[in-house]
Amino acid sequence: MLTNYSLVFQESNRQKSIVAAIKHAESLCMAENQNFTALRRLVFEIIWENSVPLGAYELKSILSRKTNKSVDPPTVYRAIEFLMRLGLVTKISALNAFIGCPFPSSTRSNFFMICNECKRVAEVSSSEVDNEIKSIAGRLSFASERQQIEIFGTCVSCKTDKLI
Amino acid sequence: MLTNYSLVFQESNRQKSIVAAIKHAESLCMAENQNFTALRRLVFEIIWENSVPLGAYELKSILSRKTNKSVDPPTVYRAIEFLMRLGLVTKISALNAFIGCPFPSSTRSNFFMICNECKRVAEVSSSEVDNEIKSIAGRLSFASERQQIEIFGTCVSCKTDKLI
DNA sequence: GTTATTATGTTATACTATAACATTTTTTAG
DNA sequence: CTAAAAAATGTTATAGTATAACATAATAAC
Repeated sequence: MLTNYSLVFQESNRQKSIVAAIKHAESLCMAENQNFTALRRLVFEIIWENSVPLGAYELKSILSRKTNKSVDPPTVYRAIEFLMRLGLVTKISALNAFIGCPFPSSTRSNFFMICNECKRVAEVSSSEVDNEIKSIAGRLSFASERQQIEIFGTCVSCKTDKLI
Repeated sequence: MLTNYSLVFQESNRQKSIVAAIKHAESLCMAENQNFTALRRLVFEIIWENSVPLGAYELKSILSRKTNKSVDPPTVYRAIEFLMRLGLVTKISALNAFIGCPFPSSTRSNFFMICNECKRVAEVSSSEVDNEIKSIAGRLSFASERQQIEIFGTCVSCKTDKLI
């Protein structure tokens, strides 16, 4: 069963979810006794405003523009690290880029479908994939802790564009 | 069904497969009309001799030591690129490191279980995971081309070690 | 209010990867 | 066989990604 998926390919879905995402981040930080500072909030917003994964240095320059002052790399990386630790943001390793987690509270491990053309990402959560991986890990007596699944290809709207 | 897996966690399995891997690489290059040069062969061997994924610069220094001359980064990256193009070597994105593909001729997409302790990697091939991902892609009308699945955790021997 | 903790600023540097052009080696065609 | 073309490697420089180490500022705890 495709339990849950976020159609980040479609701009309207994303816009709607930003407000909810911020609210969620706020309450999560509250609950975990973590400080959702102005800087962290801003980085979070920038990541969520973008429908494509952002590299740390892209983030840096957006941040710099928004705050009208120069920003150094550690500033960005620390904020990213904080957000990742809370499960609010994920790194797409193959792209060295970061994206918001649409299902931050999910216990299932999500994965990403990344369009090579438009670079947008759909995050998907599948209990089948999850269970199968768990089962394989079990057979190998491997204690899995974290998983990263990245599928690259072409999304439906880019496929259509090519036909025109 | 766990169709196929390579217990890279166990050194003996790996040693045995090196000879076969080189033979396979040779015949693949022959078939594809590609030049399996001394440099490429050496890089291939270095990657296969190691049971853990190697970074490009580790590879560079091993290569340098083995050939008794200095090696520049592009030399290493070109060899890696060649081997990846033929499907003989894969990059573990999350580690910026490279490892030999145990099932280079498989049409199934493989994935990796990476031990955080000893850094060794098991490559696994599962038709279930593969089919489930294909099915999800189908439902999203996403044309998947390439996938990278990386599971991080603790392998059985490292788990045992911890108990002692 | 002082101390301790957490967060941010700042400088420097390490690590990863590729561009661009030169040279050498190998292959191909005549 | 050899000249031309193609493929591979050498070389220099630089771009892109990430973190260490220490200083300062803001916030929380006592």
